Amino acid sequence: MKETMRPRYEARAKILKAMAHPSRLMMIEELQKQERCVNELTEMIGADTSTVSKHLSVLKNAGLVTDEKRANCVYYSLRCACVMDFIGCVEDVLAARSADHQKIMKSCKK
Amino acid sequence: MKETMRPRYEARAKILKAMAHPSRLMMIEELQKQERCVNELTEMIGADTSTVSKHLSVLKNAGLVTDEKRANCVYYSLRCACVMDFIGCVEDVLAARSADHQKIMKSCKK
DNA sequence: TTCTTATTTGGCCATATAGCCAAATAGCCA
DNA sequence: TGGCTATTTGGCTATATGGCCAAATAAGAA
Repeated sequence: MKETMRPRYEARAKILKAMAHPSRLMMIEELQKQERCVNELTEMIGADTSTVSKHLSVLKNAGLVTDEKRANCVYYSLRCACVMDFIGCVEDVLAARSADHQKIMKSCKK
Repeated sequence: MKETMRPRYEARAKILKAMAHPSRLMMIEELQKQERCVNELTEMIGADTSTVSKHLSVLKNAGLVTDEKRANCVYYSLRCACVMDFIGCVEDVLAARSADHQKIMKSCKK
């Protein structure tokens, strides 16, 4: 691999990796609608608070969310709305894939 | 988490996870330009053939690439071009992040 | 058939991840 | 201050991942 490009691919991979978890995807989608504190997200996800907290720190570490302490809660919010474009892209891939499947299924029936 | 949505988030996560590796991102980008056999990709990546083969099977498993045996080589190609939209999205995030950084740097100088 | 090249698979090891529980920390409020 | 709530951190275990080497497989070429 061209070594000059390596850091760039690593940076991209880091972002993708941070998103590559069902719970984190769910949180991202929720945070796109509105900011939320750890507690609220924990209820939503249905896992241990510490687990959710760690997921959030993964997202924060990747620069996808920011946090702000207010009152006695820590509110997380999406750092840039463009993250949501991903979801659309993923859905396109899923749609393309299932279209392929259907094509295959149809050709089997013949 | 709403249990009806869980499979959907899992499907999305699977796609993202498959892409979340520097070598695999590089291969995707290359395959978008043209199909390539394992050998060619191996040279490009600079890892063991078996490693590259396993990366390819990850991508195949996620439905991102297809393979076709011709002559004595296995040619891989991108299954749907929309995968490349991702890269654009990731770059947007990276750009937004670095814009934030610069803002912070500027505000520090004042 | 035997050699050769291309690819995949299995084995092994080191490292990373996800999850839970328990403990530490931070800040509000009485 | 002391108690309460929210959150993070540390410790632990189970599992997954990435990498290499070596061996198995597949298919063309001699």
